[in-house]
Amino acid sequence: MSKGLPTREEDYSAWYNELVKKADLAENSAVRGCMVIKPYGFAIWEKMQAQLDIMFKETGHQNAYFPLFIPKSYLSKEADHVEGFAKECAVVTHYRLKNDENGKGVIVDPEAKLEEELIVRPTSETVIWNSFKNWVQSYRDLPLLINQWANVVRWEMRTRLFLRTAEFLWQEGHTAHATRQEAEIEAEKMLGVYAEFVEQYMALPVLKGVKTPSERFAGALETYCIEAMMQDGKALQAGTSHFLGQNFAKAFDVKFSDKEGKLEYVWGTSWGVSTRLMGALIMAHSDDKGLVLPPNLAPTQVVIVPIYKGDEQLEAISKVANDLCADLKKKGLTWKYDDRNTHKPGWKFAEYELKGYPIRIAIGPKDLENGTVEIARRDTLEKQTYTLDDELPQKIADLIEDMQKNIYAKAHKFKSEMTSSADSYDDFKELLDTKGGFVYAHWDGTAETEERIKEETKATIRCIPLENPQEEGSCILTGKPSTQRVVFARAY
RNA sequence: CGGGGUGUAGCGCAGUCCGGUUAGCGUACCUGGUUUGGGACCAGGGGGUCGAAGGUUCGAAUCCUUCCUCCCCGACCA
Repeated sequence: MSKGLPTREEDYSAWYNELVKKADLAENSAVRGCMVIKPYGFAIWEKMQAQLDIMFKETGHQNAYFPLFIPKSYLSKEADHVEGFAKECAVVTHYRLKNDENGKGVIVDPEAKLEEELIVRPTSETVIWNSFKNWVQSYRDLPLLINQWANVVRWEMRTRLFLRTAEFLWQEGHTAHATRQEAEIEAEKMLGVYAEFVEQYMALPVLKGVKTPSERFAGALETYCIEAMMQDGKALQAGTSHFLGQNFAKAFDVKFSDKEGKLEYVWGTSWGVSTRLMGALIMAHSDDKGLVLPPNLAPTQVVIVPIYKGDEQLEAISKVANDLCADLKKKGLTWKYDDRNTHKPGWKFAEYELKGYPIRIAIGPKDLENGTVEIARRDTLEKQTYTLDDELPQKIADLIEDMQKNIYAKAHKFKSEMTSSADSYDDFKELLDTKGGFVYAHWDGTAETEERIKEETKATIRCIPLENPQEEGSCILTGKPSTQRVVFARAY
């Protein structure tokens, strides 16, 4: 493993890029903007998926799968929707290649032009609502609660591993309801599921809110979001949930007979989180030595490294280690025993730090003599000697639990520290330039002001927070009256 | 998509300006031996379409043209 992870202080951006690669999470592919998610990175994503999937099913949703391709005409059925996505769509125009006449490679066969071009889905509302039309007849078919795990493509101009890639993996929930209220409850409920997941599993506190009209999902009446704070003081949108009103129902003619036999349009929601969460996880907790993973999402929670001279010692240590591993397994912990002969343990220590294994246990001859082990925890990098006895597995399980809490607490403290409020435009700009973070400030509610602040400061309104009391004030830019503070930040 | 930079072994680099043995170094990897409490040592070994395609030339990593990747800035980003 080569050295030389840049520090966050030196170059936060380079630190992130290098960390993603050096920790074996992902790498660039030959295709612009597309990433290869490597096994270690994918293992983390799979843990996220597994937990989210449980939570979706607990809230009554079922998984299904819809096609990658969307007929071009579908996209334009909802006017705002097509406008929002048109500029970043990959389009399939042909269905066949043929040999080049010069005998060098293949070319697109001009005779194999598609009658109707296909869009590679940037999101699946249209193709899904086209099915919903046939799935919904009466109020008895509602609510329709569907989720799909899929990949989508958005032709982004500037990409970064996990944070913004041309193709990414995600889940998209799509639901249809009999009443407006029920759909609104669903959208908020799923935002709550996201917040719970991100906080409890990713150990990352979030800010819940609604987007301003200009930041709203194309085709939605309301967009709810969770925003997280990264270590460089920039915000990252971690998940969104949309109340779609009857927009897609009308665009795709999805009606149901209510109890009185009256024909009504259904009400919709959609919600999603993506592999961008990986980016959030990495940026929020990691340090200059590498990844710091919350134990709940670490592919392997405990690594045991023997330190030994000769086969006899190794054998004795392995016996102790195997017993310990069996006990760890009983506690529901995942472990790895790394007895590779590597001449010096130092680089192994560094490697596991780089990859964010929560707990590292070293067992050497001294430990055998004393009946101890040395335990290092990744979050604080503290090392401590523990007695090797029946209590140890429980102590390790406790440590794991403590680490999950500690990583959250640290992130929570940071988020608090990075949250300020400003009452004048000068203070506002000063705060953004000196510390960044979330800045609560009054806004007059107009898109013009929002845009001007964005142009002048590069800060956007991340959300209108859900948990924020009404407060009389005046807009930091225009001085016009405002009834509530909104949250500004520079963002990814 | 515009401006700037970049690409040589898994990784990090030299060589390119000024064309000329068989493309080199560090590290990683493989074999044998000695070896392990924060990045071992000795000896031997394998690994390259020099980002890609054209062109100039007796001869191209090196010169010319086009294209591509990645990085930075900008525009864009439900």
